[in-house]
Amino acid sequence: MARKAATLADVAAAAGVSVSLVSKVLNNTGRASEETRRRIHDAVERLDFRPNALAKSFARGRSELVGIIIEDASEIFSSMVLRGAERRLAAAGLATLVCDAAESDQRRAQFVRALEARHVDAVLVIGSGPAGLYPSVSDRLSCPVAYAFCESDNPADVSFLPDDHGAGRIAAEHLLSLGRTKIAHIGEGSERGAELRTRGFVETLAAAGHAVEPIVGDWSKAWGLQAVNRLIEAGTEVDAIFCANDFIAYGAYVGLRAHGLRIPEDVALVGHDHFSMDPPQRRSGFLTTIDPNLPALGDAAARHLIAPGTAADFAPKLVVGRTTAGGQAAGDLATLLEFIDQLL
Amino acid sequence: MARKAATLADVAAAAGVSVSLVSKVLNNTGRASEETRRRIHDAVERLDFRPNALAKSFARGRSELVGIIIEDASEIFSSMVLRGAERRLAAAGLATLVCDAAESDQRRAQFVRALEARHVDAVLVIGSGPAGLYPSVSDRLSCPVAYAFCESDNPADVSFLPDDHGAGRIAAEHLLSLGRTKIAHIGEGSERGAELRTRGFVETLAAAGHAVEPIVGDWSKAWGLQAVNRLIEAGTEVDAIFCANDFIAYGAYVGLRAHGLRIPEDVALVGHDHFSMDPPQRRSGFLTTIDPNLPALGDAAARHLIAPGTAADFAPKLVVGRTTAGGQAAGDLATLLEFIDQLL
DNA sequence: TGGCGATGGTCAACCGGTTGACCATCGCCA
DNA sequence: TGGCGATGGTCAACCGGTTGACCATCGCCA
Repeated sequence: MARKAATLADVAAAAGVSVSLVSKVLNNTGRASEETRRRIHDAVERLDFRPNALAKSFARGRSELVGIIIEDASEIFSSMVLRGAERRLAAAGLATLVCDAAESDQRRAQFVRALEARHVDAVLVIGSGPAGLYPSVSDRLSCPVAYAFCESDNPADVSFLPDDHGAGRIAAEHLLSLGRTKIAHIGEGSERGAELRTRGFVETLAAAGHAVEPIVGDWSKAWGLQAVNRLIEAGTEVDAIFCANDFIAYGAYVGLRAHGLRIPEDVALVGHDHFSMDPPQRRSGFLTTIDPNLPALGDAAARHLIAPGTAADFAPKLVVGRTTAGGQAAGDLATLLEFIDQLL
Repeated sequence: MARKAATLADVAAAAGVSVSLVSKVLNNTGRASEETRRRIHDAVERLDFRPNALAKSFARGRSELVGIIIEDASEIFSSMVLRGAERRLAAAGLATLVCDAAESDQRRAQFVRALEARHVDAVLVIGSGPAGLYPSVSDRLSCPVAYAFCESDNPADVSFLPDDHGAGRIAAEHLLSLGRTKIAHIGEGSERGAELRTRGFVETLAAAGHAVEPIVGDWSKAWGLQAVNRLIEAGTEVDAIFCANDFIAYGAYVGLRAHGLRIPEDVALVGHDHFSMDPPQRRSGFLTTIDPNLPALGDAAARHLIAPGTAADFAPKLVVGRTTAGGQAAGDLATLLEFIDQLL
């Protein structure tokens, strides 16, 4: 059954030609008559020949392998970037050697050596977001390297970061398009991504003549709730809130409801991340949010490695849900059920 | 700077010996005098020789590569299994070729062909849990294959599934050890894993003389809340509850608190999964839960591929939190803050 | 003094492709 | 009739290691 796999030599013998001709025909280099091509393809078919990728890589001096160093593959954002990159690379016939560095310097260094030894064609580093700079590994590798979802500490490297500033702008534009004027922002105070979202939001509103006084805390629902309480207790009038992430937005939702405010009638609410732990069937359309488009980011980074200079779009996308879509009141039964589950 | 990498031939020339001797010395096969070994190692050092893994694999006919087919790498449970497997394989010097099949038959088939072409030494399939059988890919591969976090539909294959029955047993034993006697179970009604947890729980309690009438719903917090309401409205007396997962347990917590019950004084609460979306620093010790030990499962599957027959333990682990640990009342400030954030 | 095992090494084939140099044949045109 | 380009193919080196067969030398023992 599992006989030894056919080699180029077997095919050549069966087709009555030289090994080199078979190689050339199968790779579409060199010349051959139609008749000969047919015989070769027949033999390939008959012997179920599949080229030995190991030998092929070796002969070519190219592994057709791309290394991916990811700092935390179980982290949802990184894994989205990874997924986008993998898909693009697979489409280009490149397999990926993935290493979860788990934020261990030792594992990372070890893996870099392994990648260099295997002569990978390129390396993609997927970091843990825009907080801090990623220690460049480019000079320890002799192939092209790109950084996605992080910024290399070597300015000569090419880094792909989500457009957090643009995300803030998009949120602002959406709320403005709804005619809201008393707009608040609940931000996060420690991460660069949050800071950029805040700036994009504030600057866009400022350009439209609206002043916003951001308040910042952490990423938690508790902070969202607390922030809303603080706003209301301070007597701030609000008809729209943009939160730095969805968790904060959920907390804000609770706070607003607790004060008897209707959403979106009284206050429109926008989050960021477009991510929920709940199963997909429950995800649909509750919260208006900004999707950072991370698979597209991974795709863009992969494309840069495959074909540098290719234009790639990975702008954040607005996802409109019932917390801003006026038509669907957030009081219907479906929304209520989702509400309960999101909030618990 | 980036001169051509040194080859075995360069080292041999520098050390004044034959290429084959260098190969043998570096691989610790064959004999050589101490003096010669030293000269060779000196040359390796001086030339910064690192063997070309591509050529090495080719010469040996072994790729030192393991393929991993994962159905959804962004899914938290699968990714835990992946992480455990990767770590073990890396420790054995094997790199991993990971493909996120994304539940597409086409992608999976394509990847299987790629793995076969690259002559991987082994393949690990990581499924999406015990629901349903995984369509075996073993007969399309000429290397050992193992299935983790899923069961192959071919009984001849080796599959590694979490011990859900054991998880239920451990939960029961824990509650019994606390002296609880009026024990309830809030289960899930559609997945095999949940069914096994329920059976393990019920059977263990039955053996101890306690009857339990499980009630089943879905995986949501809303169901946990609803289930508690149903129990209390039915007048069922309860001093302990085991929930099929942590989400249900959080919902149950809310329900119990809403009825004025203290946890763990009045009711001890146990979940399952040991997972929280919240940042790690917030995870600690709130909810008592069963950890399915998925990295160990991945580790065990990887070990089976590397060295079949090795004993491996991946039993679920009890993680005691403040919802059953009597000493620490669940009313202190830290718990309260966590409570708010977990529940929102 | 001859034989033998241990020591320390070399030689050459092999893994399975790829690629550039080269060659024979043929038809066509000058 | 000679020269030339196009056509269709072969030959041999190469990629960079691994591995078994073989060989020379040396010390020791009978």
